[in-house]
Amino acid sequence: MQARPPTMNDVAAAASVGLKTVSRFVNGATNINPVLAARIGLAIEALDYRHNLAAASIRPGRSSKLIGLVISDLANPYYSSLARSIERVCSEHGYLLMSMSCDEDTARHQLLIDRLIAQRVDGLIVVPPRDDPNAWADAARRRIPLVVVDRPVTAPGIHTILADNAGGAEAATAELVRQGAARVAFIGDSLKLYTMRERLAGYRRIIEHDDLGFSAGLTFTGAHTADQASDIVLSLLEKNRADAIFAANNRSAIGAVRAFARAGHRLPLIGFDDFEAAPLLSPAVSVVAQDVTQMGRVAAETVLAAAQGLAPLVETRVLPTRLVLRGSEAR
Amino acid sequence: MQARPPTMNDVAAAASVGLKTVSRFVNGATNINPVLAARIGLAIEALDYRHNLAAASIRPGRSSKLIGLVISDLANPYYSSLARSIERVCSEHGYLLMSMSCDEDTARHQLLIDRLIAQRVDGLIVVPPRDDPNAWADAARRRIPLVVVDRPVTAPGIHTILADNAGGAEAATAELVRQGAARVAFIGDSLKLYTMRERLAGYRRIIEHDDLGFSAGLTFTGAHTADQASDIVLSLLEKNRADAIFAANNRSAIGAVRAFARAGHRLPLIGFDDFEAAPLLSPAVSVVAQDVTQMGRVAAETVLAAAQGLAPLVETRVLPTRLVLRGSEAR
DNA sequence: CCCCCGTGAGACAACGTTGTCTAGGTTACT
DNA sequence: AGTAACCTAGACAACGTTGTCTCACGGGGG
Repeated sequence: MQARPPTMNDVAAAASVGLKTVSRFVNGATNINPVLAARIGLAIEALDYRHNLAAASIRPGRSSKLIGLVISDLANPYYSSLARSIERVCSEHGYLLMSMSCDEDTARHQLLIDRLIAQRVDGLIVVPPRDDPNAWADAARRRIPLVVVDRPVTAPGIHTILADNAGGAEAATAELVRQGAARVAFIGDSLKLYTMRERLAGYRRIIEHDDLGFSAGLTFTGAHTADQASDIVLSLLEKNRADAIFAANNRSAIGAVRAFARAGHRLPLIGFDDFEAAPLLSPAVSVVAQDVTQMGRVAAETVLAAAQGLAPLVETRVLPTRLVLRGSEAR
Repeated sequence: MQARPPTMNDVAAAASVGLKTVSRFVNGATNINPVLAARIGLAIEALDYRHNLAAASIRPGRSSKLIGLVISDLANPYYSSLARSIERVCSEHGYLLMSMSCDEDTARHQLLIDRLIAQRVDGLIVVPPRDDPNAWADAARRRIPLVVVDRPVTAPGIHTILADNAGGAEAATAELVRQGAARVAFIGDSLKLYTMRERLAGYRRIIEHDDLGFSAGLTFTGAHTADQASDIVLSLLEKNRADAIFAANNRSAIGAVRAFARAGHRLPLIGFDDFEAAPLLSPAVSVVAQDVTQMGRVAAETVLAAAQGLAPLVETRVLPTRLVLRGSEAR
């Protein structure tokens, strides 16, 4: 099957032509004698020669045209959309994207970054791991253009693309208040997550600004799964403690919907992050949506610009979120 | 930022050691003088030296430890789950996965395969494009282990991993009949798709076997979007033509659910391919589920075995599907 | 005491490609 | 017609690494 792949030398010999002329042909040089070019084309066809980009890229100053992406889980729709968007921009510029999942495992994260650098990618796009020891960022930055996405990193001077988590949470909370709610509950995951801290901050800003009296008793940050969120909402419904719910991630929103179904009655609800099922439920679930596609595009354009030696202006960029009202925000 | 990355030579000079000794150190050789090893380790640290795998892999017989994957769209949950599963197996074996999306575009598909071969991947896993001109398979096979997933290819002798589409459709249709349906409608996408042809064949097998009289009037294959499926189901409900629905992909199932909501009444329903929203709807939607994880695992193991020169036994392997009953199959 | 063998370090060539440079040929201008 | 300018083909070295081979050294046996 794989004796030894033919090399440029084989092609040159087969076409009775100099090695460098084959190189020029393969690289698309225009100034080649048509007769020789035809012979080379035929020889390439006959031998089924394939350009060896690995060999071509070892020359210093010559780029690999590869971009690395490290996310937590490719199977998560949020990250797969992000990866897809980045991939699209990369391929428009002739780059190939290598996407790796680290499962929020810091050691594996480091390993993947090292491996990508070893492959000599031209740039890196990274979602920092949850508990960020942050050393990788300094190390990586010295060698390769680096863009950080979705969550910031404490080390300064690194391109960062974020969504406006706080602003989205403000908009959602404000809408629930506008609909007449006075006791809006916050259901979310651990505050170890940057996004959760931001969303809680946005929520609190509205509650406190409107003098609704922020209450720790209405703030739940232990909802890691939809089931946990569901239990929390069920007990809220029983005790009649809240009159609206801001679900700070999509698992919490799904949990709230399940709790409504079990309890037989519902409360006004807005979630954070859109999910496939949201428009199918009744009432359709309103959410704060991130423009993942744009986030990917901005990240990719930033890293590509840096890889091509342009001085990119972006340092930290916060992308707006959008409040998508579908009905569940109403009483 | 990137003057010139340090090379093994730089490290050797800094550690006052031979170049080859550094190579041995980096490749984890055991028989190295501890004194020299310590000096080398320090020098690597000081210079922030990174192994250059691209340069290392140009030596013939030395593998790149890269696997290529070409799918239609990474943002599609089905394919991102597949990619994730393949990635997991690859990384267990020390391989890196490069996943590319071709958008069902034959030309782009060819381009991506060529590019991956040019990167000298050790193996290729491919979902053939919808309208498969099939030439790429022969070309690729000659150089690199190739495994085809989800849809078959006409060229013979290629490892192929498929789901039991026909069997799943049979099980779903039979269950609807068992629940008392006599006129089961088939809603699906174009028959240009291999999976659709298989699912239709399974459906017909049950209908004809049970002498329910297969009727072209109950078979709809133009539902490319959920909206189109919804319209079809709505008109079925109005005319009271069917008493159960087999939705042959998840967009059709979603369309059927929407149509039920609009019409105010429902029919027994089973879909094909699980989707996130299915268990959240009421009634929860029953589906024929594929084990995407296993499909990815088998594909990855096959290609890795071939890449390592083992003679893998698989030629064509059909993986079972599973009927997940959640309630929507009942009257 | 000498010789042989085992072990580890480094010199050297090779991998497949591209940058540089030179030779040779053609064209255009004087 | 002669010369200068231009252009293309190919020889050659270099890229960063690894495989092969040789050499030096140290220890053990004759």
